[in-house]
Amino acid sequence: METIIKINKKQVIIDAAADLFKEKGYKATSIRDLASKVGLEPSSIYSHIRSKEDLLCEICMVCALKFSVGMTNVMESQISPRKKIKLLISLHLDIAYDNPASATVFNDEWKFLPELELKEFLELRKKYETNFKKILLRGKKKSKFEFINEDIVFNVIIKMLSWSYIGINKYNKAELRDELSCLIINAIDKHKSKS
Amino acid sequence: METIIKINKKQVIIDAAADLFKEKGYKATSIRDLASKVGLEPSSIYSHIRSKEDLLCEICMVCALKFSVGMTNVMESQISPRKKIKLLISLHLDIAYDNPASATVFNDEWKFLPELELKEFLELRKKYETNFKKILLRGKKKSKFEFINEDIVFNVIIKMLSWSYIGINKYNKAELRDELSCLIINAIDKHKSKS
DNA sequence: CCTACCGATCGGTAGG
DNA sequence: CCTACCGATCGGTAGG
Repeated sequence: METIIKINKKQVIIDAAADLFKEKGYKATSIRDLASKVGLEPSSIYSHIRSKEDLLCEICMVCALKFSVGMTNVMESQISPRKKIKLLISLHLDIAYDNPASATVFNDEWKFLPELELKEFLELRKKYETNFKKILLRGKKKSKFEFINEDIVFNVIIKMLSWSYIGINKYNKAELRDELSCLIINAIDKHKSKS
Repeated sequence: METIIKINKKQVIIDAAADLFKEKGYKATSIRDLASKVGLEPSSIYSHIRSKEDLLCEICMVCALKFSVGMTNVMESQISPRKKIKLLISLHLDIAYDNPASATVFNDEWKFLPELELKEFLELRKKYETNFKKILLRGKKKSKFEFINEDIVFNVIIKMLSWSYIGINKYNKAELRDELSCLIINAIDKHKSKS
């Protein structure tokens, strides 16, 4: 029972931290801000966490893991490149809607991760990028997609999807998914009028 | 002569600040970092600027003004919505390539602007957004563009273009402009295969 | 443009 | 989980 309370309290602190990091940025958020938000004295925060950096690690790594697992599932399925891209769009939206604040922090504040976790983060991101590009190139080879540079296309799509962290407040998931799917697939699909 | 030296030195400080704000973030950059970068003692910085906030204002507002002027030129020209969008893509790339560090700071650190400048910044952004959406809706009305929600489309295009601040290191302007133009125009153009 | 220094705030610890 | 407190660092000023 005591343990459960402690775990919950820790999660409350992490969630409050995600909100503050999103709103003010990691560096501009103080432990005192966080303490006042969860109704504790600043020093009491350290009964639940080891450091401010740990909070950022927890938030970013949970998100990174979701993306890793999601990508693995997509890569293992036997479907067309186009359907894989659509699944990845859904993956981004699922993660964003599951915890909008965390997703935003993951997206904007990862550069403040401590050395070890930063390295791990960048490795996970690199793997994700490699797999994403494989799908793009597979679609290009099968003459389903059309583009010149897969690096540019990958980065641009990721940026488009990262807007969903903001769009969450205005649109429901299905609405956003449909419009984003249309825009992204149209951007890279073959058989369209030339610009 | 003295004045010219002073102006140049101020610009050196502003440019160094843009580099640091881009690399470490505004809040994580100290006046001591900046001073050591330009080879001065921390207090000597204040012979050239009034405050750290002023540096951010200068950087962000110069960029904001470039976008405002660029948009005004586009809106005054008598060309098709599609050509206007292409001009705006070029505008983003011109600004990004003109000063990559400033463009990045403008994009990522504006939320740390002091109250008055933040208000001004948001007003300029709102005007830009309104004009951009007008072009999108005009193209939709003329059955040139196809999309459901112009707010989503606007935000997604802006995000795509903001990637150019990173892509600068890897690609030249023409290369990036061509690929981005293709992707963006294809995303919204009519007469393409359905996804 | 420097030396010297200010009050405020930071992340975090000691001890209970 | 609190009170009390630490050393470090912050943006910025005084005075020359």
